[in-house]
Amino acid sequence: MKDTRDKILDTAERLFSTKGVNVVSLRDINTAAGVSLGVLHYHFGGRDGVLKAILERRLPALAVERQAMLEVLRAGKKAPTLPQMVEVIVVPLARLAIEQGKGGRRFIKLLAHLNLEKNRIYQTEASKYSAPVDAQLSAWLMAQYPQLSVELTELRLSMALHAMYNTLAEIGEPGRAWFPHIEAQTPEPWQVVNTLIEFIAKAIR
Amino acid sequence: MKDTRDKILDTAERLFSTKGVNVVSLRDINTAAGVSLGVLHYHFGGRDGVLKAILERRLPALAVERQAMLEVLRAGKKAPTLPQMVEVIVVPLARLAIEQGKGGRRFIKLLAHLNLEKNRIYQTEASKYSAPVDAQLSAWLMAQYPQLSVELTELRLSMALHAMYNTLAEIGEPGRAWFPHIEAQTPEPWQVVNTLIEFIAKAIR
DNA sequence: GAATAATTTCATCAAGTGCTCAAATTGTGT
DNA sequence: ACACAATTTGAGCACTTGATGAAATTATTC
Repeated sequence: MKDTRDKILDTAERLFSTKGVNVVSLRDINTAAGVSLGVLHYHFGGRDGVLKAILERRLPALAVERQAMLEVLRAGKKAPTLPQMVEVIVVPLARLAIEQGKGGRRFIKLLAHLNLEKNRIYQTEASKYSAPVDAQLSAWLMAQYPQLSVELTELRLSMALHAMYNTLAEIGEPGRAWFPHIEAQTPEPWQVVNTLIEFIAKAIR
Repeated sequence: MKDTRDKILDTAERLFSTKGVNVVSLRDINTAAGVSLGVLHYHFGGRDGVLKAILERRLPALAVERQAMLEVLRAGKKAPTLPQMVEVIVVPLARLAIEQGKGGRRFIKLLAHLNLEKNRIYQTEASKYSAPVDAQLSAWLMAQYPQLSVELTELRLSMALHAMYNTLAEIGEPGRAWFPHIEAQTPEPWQVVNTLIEFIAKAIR
């Protein structure tokens, strides 16, 4: 049977992702996880501790995977293309969204929330785990497209990131019906990811 | 002096936009607005009423402006271009962000929150005010680009919208430093908007 | 200016909140 | 089997929450 800690983290991740971190009461988490009031405090000390644990459960593996993809690109004979660089950002997250089931998607939606509200705990955790890869990617980007101004490139990257979080979070779920007169099917997950990569690459260039 | 109702709405808009709607207590709003406890309930009945009033204060004008832009495009001799259609979505919001000062930007950030958490009240309000324009735009888009599949187009639109909200909300504010080694200036507001329009147009086509 | 309506104040309520802690339970090593 | 540590429980605390309503204040109308 699953560890109590993980049971709490799973439940918290699920509840946090729907409405945001600070809307969920610790009692909600406890009762939904089927444990009693004190355990959460015993293990994590409080809401901040839970959030930190959630992040530290997934961010490291994400960073490792991105770094590995980057190494592969470096080792290749040809210079990497822009879509390939974008893949370094998108694919590991997409794998989370597609292969880890709903839990992965919830985590990504949680990331979207944390980004939007500029959550302090997330910012420190993110800079700890994703800063190295980010630095290499941006350095490459600047070298490759020297004609682009720094401000505009940063701007486009930030647009792209927001689009990515929100898209991956809703992968496989019925979206807003833009064309109500036509019955749209939910697209294949990896097709979504490819569209997203193209989207971002086009936007940057 | 400003109306009490507006004072409450301004304050609520500001507080809601930073951390999300349900994190802010009604007491926070009342004390920050400098009025006493009961007024909020007297005028709006509760949190939901405040949110609804906030939306109904800004959404109608937005819809009118979009509809007007659409009429101009219709009246033109040439068929509208894709960037022009995108402008119909982006420019009215951008005007809000740039010309209405911080209040406008806060409103947009609030929209981003409401979209992310699939807020019920927002969804009904949005469908009331923006559904007509949306329908015309999507019809035009489908007619213009019949080779695109419905699913992918919907997908790209939703990506674009998320990017738009998050970008416009942070207009004029120092963003995340992607290239820490270079001192980036905050770009000119309307340049941001133009980049955004290009970004979306490129992404759709 | 008197009468009426609209608005504002604030004490008060029940319910929910994060958090603590002693006691009960379970696990672990000897 | 025992001792000891780790974990779990649930009652309880101080505090905040949304909401109510009667009284006080201010606007409006005749």
